[in-house]
Amino acid sequence: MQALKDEIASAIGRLLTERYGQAPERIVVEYPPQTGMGDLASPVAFEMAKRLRKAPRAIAAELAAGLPAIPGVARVEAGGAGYLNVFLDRAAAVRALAREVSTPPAAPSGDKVIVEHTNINPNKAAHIGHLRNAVLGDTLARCLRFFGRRVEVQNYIDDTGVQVADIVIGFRDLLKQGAAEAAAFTGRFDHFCWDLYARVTEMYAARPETRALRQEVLKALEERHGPIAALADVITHRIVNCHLDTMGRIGVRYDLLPWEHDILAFRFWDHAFALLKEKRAIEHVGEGARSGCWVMALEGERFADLKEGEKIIVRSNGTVTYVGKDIAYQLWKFGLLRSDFRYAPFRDGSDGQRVWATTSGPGEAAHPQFGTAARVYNVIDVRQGYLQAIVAEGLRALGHRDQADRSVHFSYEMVALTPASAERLGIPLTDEDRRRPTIEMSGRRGLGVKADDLLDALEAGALAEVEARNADLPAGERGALARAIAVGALRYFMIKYTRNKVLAFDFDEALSFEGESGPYVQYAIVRAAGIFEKMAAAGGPDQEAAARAALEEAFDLPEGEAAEEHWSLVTQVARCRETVEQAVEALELSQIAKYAFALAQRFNSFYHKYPVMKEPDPRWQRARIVVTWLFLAQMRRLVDLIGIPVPSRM
RNA sequence: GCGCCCAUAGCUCAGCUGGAUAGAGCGUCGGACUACGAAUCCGAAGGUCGCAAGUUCGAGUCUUGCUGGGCGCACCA
Repeated sequence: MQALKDEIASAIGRLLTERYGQAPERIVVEYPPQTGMGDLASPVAFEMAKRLRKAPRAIAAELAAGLPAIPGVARVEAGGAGYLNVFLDRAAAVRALAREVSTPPAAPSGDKVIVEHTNINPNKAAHIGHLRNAVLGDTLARCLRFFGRRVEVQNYIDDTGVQVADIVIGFRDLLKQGAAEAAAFTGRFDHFCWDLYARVTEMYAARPETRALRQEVLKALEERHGPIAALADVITHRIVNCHLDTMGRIGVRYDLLPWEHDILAFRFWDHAFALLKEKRAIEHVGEGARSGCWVMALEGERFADLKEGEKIIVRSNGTVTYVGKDIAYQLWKFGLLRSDFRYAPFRDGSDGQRVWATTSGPGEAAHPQFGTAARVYNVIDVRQGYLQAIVAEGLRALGHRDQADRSVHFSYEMVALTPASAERLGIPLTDEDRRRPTIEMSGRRGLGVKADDLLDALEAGALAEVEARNADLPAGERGALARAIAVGALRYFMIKYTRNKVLAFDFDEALSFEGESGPYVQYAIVRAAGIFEKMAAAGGPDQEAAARAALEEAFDLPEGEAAEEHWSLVTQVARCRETVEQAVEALELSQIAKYAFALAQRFNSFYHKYPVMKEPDPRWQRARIVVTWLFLAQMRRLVDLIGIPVPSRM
């Protein structure tokens, strides 16, 4: 559809130039609000009216009469106060759409794109905020792959930070346990750590002197030796496996897990530090409060919130800040570090896909090539916007302006709890809290909704619905349906909101399977598929037959409301690719969700009004089979981009 | 103090590069199932798009100011 829009726009442009010697720089071609106004429309005559001192309606009429034939366009008319309305050749459009939908996505080629997402501290269970991150990142990766890009998904594991230090202290000082005990633990390890982490926070509050334990543990984590490091190793590996399990439940996959301790082990920072010094991007502070630090000077409005006008990259004790490590990591992602990790398989997923990890061990020689991307998306919440800007500025200071521009912070707002949801979790609220729009979650205090718990609740809810409708199915199959529906509900919920809006988590809304939800979209697909199942069982056409019919469809229906309703479903189906392109361009994946829902809505309405199997007139029946198949085939591709599975029945 | 984000129906939210009568879902009220499966469909009520100027043939959308709310501005990550 986009190609046709461009063609129409340039045809209008040529005609305007030819006739009046001028044309607007950009000619808008859009979708009219009503079906009677054509399939595409341009308000270009309004803009030309003032330039030419001529009535817009007259200009539109001249354009309509003067436009040459455009393949795919049946006719062009002037409409309204001066719109140019374009009517498509319906038979040609249906056949073109059938070809598009039958064509498998392009094989990956060209420059690599890295999508970094999830990045959960490996010290506790994932919560619903992490789900928003992972679903956004995973959906972006799926969309990029759909467009034939080479995509590498990375999940950065920060195993040398304060949060890991705290959980290590929990095991060692509160539980008096070491690596062996942590390894022997049975049960949901990440959920256990969720509570233990909160107990550590309580300990710090009750006995502030215990905070000093952190320094010793952090040092051991960086140096990676001794019982502390062994304990940390067990904890972080177990937690990362838990996170992969949780994300695996909703179909999220990774190619590579870069471990922060490997960034240290391979001295990425030393290389980056040398480069930064060489380019004079950072300077040593000789005196004052920051004496002994290395700082990066930052100017301009975007850093106006920086108090000192400079950011500390290396502390006076010689250790590197997070920003410094991230600059090194970003350089590696773009292949600018002239040094690489070693790699080893981390584990193989149930889908047969292998997850790799960096390693300081011997590694495996035969590994895929990692890093060296032309473009990088960092899926990180909006609160880190300023740190991300500093990292990009670091790349610029080193002369890598292009890479800085292609290092995209895919930012999104927080997931918080509505006061009602918080109270349901047993979080004590003050009257002031209750008046607030949202209550922030706190992993540190153990306040929040764990990802697994939400998924469990969704599966239980879905199972109850499945059992009410499909008592005949074996239990295993019912469970599989419930899981698919739960994933659909969750993934839809996580991308339906605009990314820069705080997601106020409400249990009833998240657990809803009706209205604007993933299951609604799934249900429409199941219904469409059901038609072909029933028809084929009765000796009628199956999906393959429908596909063949669509490729040669004449789409010649008697004029009237019914024909318009069939046609408008076709045009809606045709906007898929264009919608996904725009969504990726704007990093506004909610547009894909909204489109999928609107399309499902239109189909459900169509389904109710126009029976396929019972239709006696073969011309109408044929058209309905084709339209239903176009919807089904397109919708399958679309929900796959969002990671929503298609249940066999509902 | 400085910077970023948000404000649209009772509630939760859409509204694409400015374009024809501002749309969904939930909730409320009223209808449609011995079925291509009602997790659905049809209908009704419900909005001075936070306020005020400005740009424009045209503003929910762009500019400026204001009001209210959220977040950020560490030798934490």
